[in-house]
Amino acid sequence: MTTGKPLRADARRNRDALLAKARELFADGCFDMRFDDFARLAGVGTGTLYRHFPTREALAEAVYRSELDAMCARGRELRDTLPAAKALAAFLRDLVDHLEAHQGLARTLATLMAAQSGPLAEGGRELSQVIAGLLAAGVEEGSIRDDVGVGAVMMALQGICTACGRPGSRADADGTVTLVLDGLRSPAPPLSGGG
Amino acid sequence: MTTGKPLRADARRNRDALLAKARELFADGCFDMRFDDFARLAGVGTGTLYRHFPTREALAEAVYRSELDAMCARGRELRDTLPAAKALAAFLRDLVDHLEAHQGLARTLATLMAAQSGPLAEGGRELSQVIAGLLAAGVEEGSIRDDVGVGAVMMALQGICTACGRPGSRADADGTVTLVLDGLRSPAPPLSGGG
DNA sequence: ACAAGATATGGAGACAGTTTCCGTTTGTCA
DNA sequence: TGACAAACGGAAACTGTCTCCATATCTTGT
Repeated sequence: MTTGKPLRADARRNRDALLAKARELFADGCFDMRFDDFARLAGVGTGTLYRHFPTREALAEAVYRSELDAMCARGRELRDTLPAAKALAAFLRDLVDHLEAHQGLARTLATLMAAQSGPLAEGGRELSQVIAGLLAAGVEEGSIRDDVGVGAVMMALQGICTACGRPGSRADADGTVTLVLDGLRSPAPPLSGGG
Repeated sequence: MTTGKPLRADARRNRDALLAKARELFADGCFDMRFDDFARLAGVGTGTLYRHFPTREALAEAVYRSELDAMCARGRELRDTLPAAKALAAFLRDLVDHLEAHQGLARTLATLMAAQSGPLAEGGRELSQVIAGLLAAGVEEGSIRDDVGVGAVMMALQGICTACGRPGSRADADGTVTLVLDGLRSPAPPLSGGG
């Protein structure tokens, strides 16, 4: 999907121009601009914009694709080089750092995780798998409980991504990660017993 | 705000008709219908709809207002009748039950929590205060850590609300609540130490 | 270098949904 | 019952999205 298409020279040029302008705007905090206007700003026609990126989510995904990939790679690296519990903690802390520094990434991730199917969901799934790997390593190591799945962690993560950027969100996000990490430790605690 | 307006008879009738139809549609899972069409379905003009509910969020908020109030009342009751830790657990478990049973409530709550200011944010703040009360009781009781604020719990809750309705979301939501509750217990654990 | 064919462009305009506006209707009060 | 205020309704203006296709640009073979 990513490879296998020899894009024509002008097409590639336009695509790059769109991505470059999108990066610039996202960095400035402009996420909700008119799609038409964005095309004009990037110096291409609306048709061209739509051909390259059918939706604004597709655009955001493309902009943050490399960062997301790097994130996932880092997760796998951590899993292979640290004790599992440490690796998971480091990964989630780093993730929150990145999210707080890059609003656009947080938004994009929130969108990706919300997507249930379609090409968009792919990106979310990748992150989910990395976290699943970290959890599995922890379970094997004996440091992480095995009765709570990745989905639970992803839900908390989705909350973090959604709330990211609000005043005070940094402290709250750290708190949520702390709760998740500590919650993943205990094996059979009294508080959670519901009925 | 809620009181203090002697609404004219026909106005009240229309308002009620709008709310009734909205409840009916929400119950059927129709959340994203055209606002115009909705007015027609309720038997009023578009202008009337907009006068009563300027946005679809305002409508959703009005529809679920009573349920939200009941929820908050229940939270306060639990705080006053159970040991704090139990009260918090019961409250969150109940909340998830309700959210899973009523997609519309989950959506509305997600919206309310996302709203940073304006009349919409009011509803979110109310829930937040109830949870803060439960946490405070637990801290006083000594069963809940005091280094993590309400915001952290609200973030996780927002994730739950956002993801609600997806296949398998029930199990994941339960897992997230478990993580939060267990995470709130431990006082100074090794896993969360970041740097 | 050039022709032929394939590929991509751009922006006008159709479309869909939202929101306003104001002439008309309905309710209230004395 | 009349006078006034409040509310109605839906046509029309507006906003943003997306498609379509005549035109322009690239690529490849000779």
